[in-house]
Amino acid sequence: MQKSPATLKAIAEQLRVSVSTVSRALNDHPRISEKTKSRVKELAEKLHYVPNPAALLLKKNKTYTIGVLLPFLKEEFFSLAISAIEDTLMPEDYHVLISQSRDSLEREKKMIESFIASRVDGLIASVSAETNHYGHFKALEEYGIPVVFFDRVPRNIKCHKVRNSVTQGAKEAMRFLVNKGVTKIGLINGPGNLEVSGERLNGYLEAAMEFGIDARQHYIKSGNLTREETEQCMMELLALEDRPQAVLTFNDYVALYAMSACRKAGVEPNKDILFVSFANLPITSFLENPPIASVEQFASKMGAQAANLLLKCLQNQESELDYQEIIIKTELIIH
Amino acid sequence: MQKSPATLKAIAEQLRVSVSTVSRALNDHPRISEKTKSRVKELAEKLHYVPNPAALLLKKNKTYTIGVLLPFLKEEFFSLAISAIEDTLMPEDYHVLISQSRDSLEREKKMIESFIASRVDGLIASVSAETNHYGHFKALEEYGIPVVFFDRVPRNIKCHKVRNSVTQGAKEAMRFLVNKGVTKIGLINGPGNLEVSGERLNGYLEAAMEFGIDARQHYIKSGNLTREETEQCMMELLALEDRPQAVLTFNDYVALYAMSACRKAGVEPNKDILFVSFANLPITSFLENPPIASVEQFASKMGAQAANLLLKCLQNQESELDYQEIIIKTELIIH
DNA sequence: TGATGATGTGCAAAAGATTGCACAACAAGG
DNA sequence: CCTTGTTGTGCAATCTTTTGCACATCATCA
Repeated sequence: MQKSPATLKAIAEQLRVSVSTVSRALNDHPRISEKTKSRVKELAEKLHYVPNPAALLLKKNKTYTIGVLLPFLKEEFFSLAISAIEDTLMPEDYHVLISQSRDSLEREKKMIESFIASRVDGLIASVSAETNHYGHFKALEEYGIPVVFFDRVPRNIKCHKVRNSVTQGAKEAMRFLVNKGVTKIGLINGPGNLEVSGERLNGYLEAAMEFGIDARQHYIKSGNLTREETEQCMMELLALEDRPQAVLTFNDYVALYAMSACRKAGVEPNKDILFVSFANLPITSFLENPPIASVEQFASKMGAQAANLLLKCLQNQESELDYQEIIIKTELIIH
Repeated sequence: MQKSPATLKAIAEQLRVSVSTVSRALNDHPRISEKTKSRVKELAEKLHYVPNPAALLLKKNKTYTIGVLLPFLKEEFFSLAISAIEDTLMPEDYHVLISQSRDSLEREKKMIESFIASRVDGLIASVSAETNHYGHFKALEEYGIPVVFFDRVPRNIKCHKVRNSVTQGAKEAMRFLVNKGVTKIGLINGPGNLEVSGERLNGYLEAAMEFGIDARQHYIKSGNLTREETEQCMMELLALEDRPQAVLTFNDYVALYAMSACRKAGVEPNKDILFVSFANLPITSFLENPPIASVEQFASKMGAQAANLLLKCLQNQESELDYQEIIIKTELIIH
């Protein structure tokens, strides 16, 4: 009853030729006659022949599987990126294996072991909020598995990166607020080990310098991106005597958490205190009072670029050495 | 430079024993001496030996990979379910291959072909909004690949299902509204080919009957779950002379779309017109005026149950015949 | 001492696809 | 007629792991 998938052998027997002839026919080997080729291809089509991935892995050492490792699937930024990654890799006949680190370093390590066990051909990753060293990623490279980081890329490490012009974006956001006459601006940033946090901070500080507003130390908060810590940060900002008039947040989710903390404290977000965030996720369009502006990060574009870069790595292994860095320009979207 | 993963052969050579001895030692074969076993296991550990999945597939005809097919990753309901599926399957050493149908039947078919090509051991699926026949799923069963449907399960088809007591939930939602004194209640439902749409409608109609309110035909709308059609449905409801006082929506996203349509029309949602939705996703907690109630569907629990059912199918193939149906009780959450 | 049983290990085949090499058939040229 | 070249196909090894069978060693018992 239970059909098993067609094999070269099955085709060969039906056609009374050898397995090698079938293999060569399907691969358009020049030494196979046109007549044989068409007979083979026809039957293969009819039987829905698909090469057994096990055999391919054994012979070619390729699984045609790409791992994607990211913090949270439920964050729209990442699910948008994944869709773009899928759309880029699927036409090239790659499968996509997705795993969530849930911002835990331990899980991230486990997932990488699992990727090695399943012999992925390459990895696209956005590191967890806890990640402060990268030895587990190095292990992949030792096995010749190329890794492309996107968005949350490692600090001070030579690797393939696809990232945003975050510093630039932060500065623009600040300029926007300053132009509105706001001078007291808070920052709820992500953890310091992320390069993207450092860049936001740089943009914030550079802008403060350039626009002559003072970036007081107590305006700058940094959390681990969870709801709890973010609300805590926001509470601290609200408790200040010279409470900021606006807050720049690490991303839209942090903005949502912070805004809900405001409401709990009886402060109306985007009226009493303005928010500008990063990411510009569709989700914010459902809010009555969304952040007044957001630095668009083009999640889809980042995902697509990361996937394309990985494809390049897989095609010519020479280029594994000179690491590429692709920077996607952000854009301030005013709501 | 480029290490390749350790093989049985490599271990065997270093230990000057045969490959079969190594294999048996790692599998705790009784005929292998304890001394040999510990020598082998030690070295295997040291070399980070992991069996080559290709060889396992060839010998055992198993990939230890489970496919998950669902409409949209970006919908929190599904990403919550996926996390639960991962948490259930990973301890059993299964990998999870995720694909999105994006509510397109054509994509759904393609993804299933791809799952067959990669020889998944089983599939967990939630069908697309367009799906009105199930031949492509039947193909999986012909290859002996068990399928468990969750949430959006097929209509009138014998199969493994994990679903909610949706009819019950819809009735409770209606009771809640009627108790508030609301009698004119609209319904923005999903497409008719989904069983879950039929159940919502049944609940709506049964409640109308039971509570003696008239369920006028023009209060009942059914869309394809996209933003566009949903807004269209809402517009039609708003345009009615005897405009409904409340609307029951297929899920939270439909509620968000409908509510935004209201605002565009100058109608304040949950003040001028009340909303009750399905799913109760965390996302709604960020709204200032969320739907006044939501039928909690317990996405995580559904995912976990679906994964467990699939595991059972994989363990004893006898039970493939008697299809199971697991019903998760919904719960009305008042916001 | 030769038979029996227990214990530990190795050989070889099997799964599916690819590929270098060998071989057969045939035509053309000397 | 024999050589050379071309064309089409098959054989066999290879990748890694598992497993039935065979074999060797040693102890035990009649």
